[in-house]
Amino acid sequence: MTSISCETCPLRRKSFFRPFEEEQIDFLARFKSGELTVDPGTHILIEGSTAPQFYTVLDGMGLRYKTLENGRRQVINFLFPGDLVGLHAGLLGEMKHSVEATTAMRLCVFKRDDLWTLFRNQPSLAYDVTWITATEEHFLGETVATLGQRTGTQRVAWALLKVYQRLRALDIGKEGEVPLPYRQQDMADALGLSLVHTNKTLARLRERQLASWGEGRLRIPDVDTLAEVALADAALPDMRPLL
Amino acid sequence: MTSISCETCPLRRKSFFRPFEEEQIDFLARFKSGELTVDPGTHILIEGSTAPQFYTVLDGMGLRYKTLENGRRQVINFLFPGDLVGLHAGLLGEMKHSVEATTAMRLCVFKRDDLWTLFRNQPSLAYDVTWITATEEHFLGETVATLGQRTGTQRVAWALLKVYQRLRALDIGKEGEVPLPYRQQDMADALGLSLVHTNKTLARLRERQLASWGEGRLRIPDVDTLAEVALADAALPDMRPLL
DNA sequence: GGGGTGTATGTCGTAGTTTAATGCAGGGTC
DNA sequence: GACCCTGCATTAAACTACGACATACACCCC
Repeated sequence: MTSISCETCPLRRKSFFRPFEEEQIDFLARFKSGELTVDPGTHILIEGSTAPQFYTVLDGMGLRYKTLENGRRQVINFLFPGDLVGLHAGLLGEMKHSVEATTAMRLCVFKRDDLWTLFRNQPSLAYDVTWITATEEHFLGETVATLGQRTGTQRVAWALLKVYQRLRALDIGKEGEVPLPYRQQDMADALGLSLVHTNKTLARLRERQLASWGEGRLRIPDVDTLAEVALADAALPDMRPLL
Repeated sequence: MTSISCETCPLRRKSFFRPFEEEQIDFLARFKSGELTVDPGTHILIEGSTAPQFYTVLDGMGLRYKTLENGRRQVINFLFPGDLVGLHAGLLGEMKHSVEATTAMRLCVFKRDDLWTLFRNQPSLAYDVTWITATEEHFLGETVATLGQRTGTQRVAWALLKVYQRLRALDIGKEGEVPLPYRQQDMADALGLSLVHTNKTLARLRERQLASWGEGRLRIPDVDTLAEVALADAALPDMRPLL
């Protein structure tokens, strides 16, 4: 298993989309109450539940998803070391989505009740938490815009790019290559595309040497070119049989 | 102009999706610094700007949107009395989306710097703000799921339903009918559909007597039936010419 | 009058879904 | 070893929901 660690950083150290100030890094570490290790495939939280604790991801990757009434699944976002998990249960009364680990995952556990205590004693904590949720809200806004306004090819390129940048900002992987331990079905559910179409789109991106994702590794030879595709690629015609 | 007021409630009084505790209602009213009235069509905030204040909507309606690099527009959500506007500018450094009034609008103005002061002196404020952003994040999650996994008909039905419920919870309009001062283009941009397709879908919903939206008024004869459509309507065939 | 804006409907092409079949690896059991 | 699972990537063929385009109509304002 490739090393996907963020040992020195109970929350994320820094991130392209969610840049933390140095002073904010360890704000939650002060009241860590334990650790949890889970196997790949474990469902850490289920929508509707009211867990008495929340977590930060220390190590490993996962995803947040929702199941709709019609049985379909929407992946809200991917989870990386440093992400905050399960705050909704405390804030809204119950979880509004589920969380699943796609690799072995190590989590830092916090008691839900501690949050309110610390909000009172340590106002800067509240500042930070507000900041985090506002940042996540911003990311969700970008996702809404992508699902609403971009074509399939753009969506796939956009997702790969965002994930790559996010991981690189966390110093995970190396220049041009990062681990990406998800199934194509996960990506499809995240982008609102069918598995088949996602697969074909990935194949086309691979052909064009823009991005190649397989065996849990994502390679992006030229980030800038992929960015162009993500933002404004004219939808290419599907590959047709030669005869 | 229909009365769309929330006079006694600087923040929202209550909301189906964002239910406030009584004690949390006036938390921002304590440091209100002025009022602002704008005409319909006014752009209150522009993405990229760094406004020195933020607002709550006292009266009127509007929308939050993003403009993409390809020129397309995504409406993030609709704004109603009680909504919080412009917090991002303070939290993330700059606005990540624009805000436009679609009716005459009265806003309550707050100084951005006051927020941090009050976070320090009044921790319960921080609790409330965190709660608000978490709630908005939850709503965005639902939007992502809708854009990603539902058909055009379901999306339109879903949006009309949500807007209706939200407005009724604010005691705006009356049983079965609420004001909805938006253009079809706004709805289309919110749902990631073309104007034409949105229009035709609305026509079909009207035909089926599920919802009729025109002249700035939305009428829903039977909420439950519309909800069924929103969640699981088998996509109906488009109307075909008889011959 | 003409121009701008918003709603309404029709035709047609295509970007997408659905369904299905195939291949291919790992893992258990005899 | 041969066997049969189960999970995931891949490719093909058929169908369709949706967008693009064109057009018409109503209204308002200069």
